Amino acid sequence: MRIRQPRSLTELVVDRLRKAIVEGQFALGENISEDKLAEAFGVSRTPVRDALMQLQQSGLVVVRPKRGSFVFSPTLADVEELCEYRLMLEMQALRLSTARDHAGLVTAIRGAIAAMDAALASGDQYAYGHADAAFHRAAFDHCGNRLVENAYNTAEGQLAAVRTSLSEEYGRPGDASYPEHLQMAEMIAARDMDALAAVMDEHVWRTMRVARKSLPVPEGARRA
Amino acid sequence: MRIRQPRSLTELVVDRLRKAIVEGQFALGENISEDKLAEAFGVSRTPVRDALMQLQQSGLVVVRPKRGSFVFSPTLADVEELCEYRLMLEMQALRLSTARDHAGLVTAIRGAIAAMDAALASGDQYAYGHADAAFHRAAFDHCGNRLVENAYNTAEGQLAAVRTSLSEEYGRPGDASYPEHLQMAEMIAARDMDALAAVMDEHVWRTMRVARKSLPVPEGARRA
DNA sequence: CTGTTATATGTAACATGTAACACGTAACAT
DNA sequence: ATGTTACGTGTTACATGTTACATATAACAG
Repeated sequence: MRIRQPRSLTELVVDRLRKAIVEGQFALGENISEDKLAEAFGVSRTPVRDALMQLQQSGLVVVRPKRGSFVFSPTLADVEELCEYRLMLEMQALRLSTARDHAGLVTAIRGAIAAMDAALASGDQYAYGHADAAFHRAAFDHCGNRLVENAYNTAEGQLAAVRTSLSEEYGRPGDASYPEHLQMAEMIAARDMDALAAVMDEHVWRTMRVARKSLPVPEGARRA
Repeated sequence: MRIRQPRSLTELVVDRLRKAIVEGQFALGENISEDKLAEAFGVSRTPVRDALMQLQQSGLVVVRPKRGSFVFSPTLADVEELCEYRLMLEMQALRLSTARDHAGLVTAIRGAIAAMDAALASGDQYAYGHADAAFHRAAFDHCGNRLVENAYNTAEGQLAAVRTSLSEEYGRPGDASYPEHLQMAEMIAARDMDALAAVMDEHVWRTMRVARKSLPVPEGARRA
C-alpha cells in the first residue's frame, strides 16, 4: 500500500506554469517576473525561479539576465525548425514502435481514432484535440526510447502553445485533420512507412501554413 | 566595439562541472553534494544548485530529492537508447546540411579529416578525439536547425562521458575509426545518403559493442 | 531643441538561514 | 538473537535578504 508522495513545490509550479502557457493564459512574449508569479502562487521566489529555469530549457520561457522572464515568442523560422524537429522525432518514433510493438501501437492508434469519432459526433472540439494528441503520443509511448519520448514532450509543449496562440485568431478545428489521421492509421497498420512519411509530412506542415499567415513573422520578439 | 559580457556564475559552474564529468574527473554515479561543490568552487550554494538542475536536464546529473546529487550512471539499455537517439539526430543533421549547405558541410568535414591525419601522424590521441568530435559536429553546425543541434549537444555530453569512463578501462583509440570517417566523408561529398546511413549505423554502434563488454550492465545505479 | 547625465525602479543573480526528509546506527525491549 | 525505536548526520527543498545590473525617465547643459 503506497502512500502518496507529495510532489515538490518546484514541480507543481512547473506543471501549473506550463499548463498556463500552453493554454494561452499568458500571451506569447509576455513578461512574467519571478516576484509576481511567486506572489500569485503563494510560494517563495525559489521554486518559481527553479521552475522558470526548467521551462527555459524546454523552450517555453526565455530568461533575459537581469531584465526579466518572458513567455517564449517564436519567430516564423523558429516554428519551422520546430515542425521539422517534430517530424523527425515522430517518424523515428513510428519506425521504432512499428518494429518493436506494432500491436500495441495499432491498438493505441485505433483507440485515438475512436475517440476522434466520438468527439466529432458530439462536436466536442476540446475532446477532439485530446484525441489528436493521444494519436501522436501513441508512437512515442511504444517506441521504447525515452530520449525520443522526452524530446517530443518538450517539442509538443511549444507546438501546443503556438497552436493555442494561433487558434485564438483562427478558431478552426481543421477539416483535413480527421481523414489524414485515418490515412495514417491505415498506413501504420500496414507498416507502409514510405507512404506514411508523405502523409505525416503534409500533416505536420499544416501548422506552418497557418502560422505563416498569422505570426508576426519577420523577427518576432527577441530571444535570449 | 563590443565589451565582454561576463558570464554568470551559474554558467561558469555548469561549464566547469560538465567538463569535469565528461573528462572523467568524477566517477559515474559519484555523489556530488551542493555544499561540497560550492565550497570547492568558492561560490554559494545557489549557482551550484542551479547548475546541477541544468545538468540534470541534460542528463549528466541525477538529483534524488533529499538524498543527494549524483553523476549519471547509465545502464546498458540507457546507452543503447542514447546511441539510437544520436544516430537519428546525426542522420537528420546530415540530410539537412546536405540539402542546405553542402559546400560548407564538405569543407568542414575535410577540415576534420585533415586534423585527423595530423593527429595520427603525430600520434596525438587527444587531438584525434578533438578532430573526431569536429567531424561529427560539422553536420550539426550546418544543418540550420537549432533544436537538432541542441539535442545533439546534450546527447554528445552523455556519450562523451560514457566513452571517457570506458576508455579508462579500454585505452583503445579504435582502429576502424579513421577509415570509416574517410568512407563517410566520401559518401557525404557524393550525397549518397543510403550508403552513408549504413556506415553511420556501424560507426555509432561501435560504442555500444565496447560498452556491452564493460558496463555494470544489468541495472547500474538507480536513476531518478 | 538636442544630447548627456543623474536618478529611480524593476529585475534576476547570488548569498545565506531554516526546515524537512532520508538513512544509517546505536540503544533498547523482548 | 531479533525486531523496533530513537537519534545523529547528510542532504536537498524552500524562504528571504542583499547586490548588481538594465532600463526608463527626469534633470540638466549646450
